[in-house]
Amino acid sequence: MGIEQDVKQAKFSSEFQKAMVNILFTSSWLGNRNTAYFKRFDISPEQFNVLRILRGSHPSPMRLADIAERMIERNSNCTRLVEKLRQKQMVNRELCEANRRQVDISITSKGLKILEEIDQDEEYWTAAEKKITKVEARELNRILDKLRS
Amino acid sequence: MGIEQDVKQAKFSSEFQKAMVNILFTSSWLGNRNTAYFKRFDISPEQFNVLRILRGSHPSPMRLADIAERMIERNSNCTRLVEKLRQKQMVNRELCEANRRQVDISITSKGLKILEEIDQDEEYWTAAEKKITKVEARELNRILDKLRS
DNA sequence: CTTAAACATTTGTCTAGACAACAATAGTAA
DNA sequence: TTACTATTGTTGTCTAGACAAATGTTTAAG
Repeated sequence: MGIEQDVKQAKFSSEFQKAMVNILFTSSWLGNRNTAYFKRFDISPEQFNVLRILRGSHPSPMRLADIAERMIERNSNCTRLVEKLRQKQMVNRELCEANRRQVDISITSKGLKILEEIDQDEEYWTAAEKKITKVEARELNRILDKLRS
Repeated sequence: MGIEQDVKQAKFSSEFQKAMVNILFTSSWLGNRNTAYFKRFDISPEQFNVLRILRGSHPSPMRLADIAERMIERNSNCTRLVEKLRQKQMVNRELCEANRRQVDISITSKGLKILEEIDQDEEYWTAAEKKITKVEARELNRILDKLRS
């Protein structure tokens, strides 16, 4: 039955409205799963995302603003998110000598270790492909990109 | 370019991973738009959703638990969300005589009036169909439903 | 040099999702 | 009746998104 059953709404006014609710609901569903999964590593989904962003630049550090523009939740508070990671010693945070407005953030070995552990979790990474095909994933990406265009 | 450009990530490890990020990012993008739009009516997107749920049952009232299971964000705090709407006089809230554990929630004429106003906003309701076709919307629904199955 | 504008980040405040603990009520069975 | 269990909703606490204001720094203009 799909989304109608999930939000217990028999009928949507249009296929478009249904799609909007479906995106929001699926995202929430996915977020809940991610939150539950990452809990064992003591991080939130967006903290995981920040760690991955930092690994992409490693060993070079990144500025807060550069991290922010790569984040999924754009309006999230990067300062406080990074501070949480610093308290858990997953990132380093040092004032930039060259430009004292900036703060250089880099991932620590502890942060890298957590990412490696998650990388190796076959079950986590293959969950989606047990549900949809590669062709469907590609089609999904195409339509979502088009919707935001 | 699509999602790669939006999160400034040149390459994803798989089409599936890209799709997961794409769903989360698109949902956040959509949520931001909705938040901005509903601000003029002094409600949040999930408050709008609760009003629509209540209109679906109107003039019968609904229990909190029944509202909660129809919400997009399942783990949201229904008590507090409804209380916000009550303070704005968009819903009524009365203790149920027959079962004193229950609270009967119903939408007020003020709440209905806001929904009517939004109903008539052609621009809001047709935004999606300017971007994707009906066939694409249907395909999107099909794939998202399959992913959650 | 002084001043203004732009930049990079921090902080405060509100809203709300996540989740557990709690309280009150109703139903059921001995 | 009493005790047990399930139901229904409320409250507290933590995390984090939304957004505006404030702080300190650098750059550019005059």
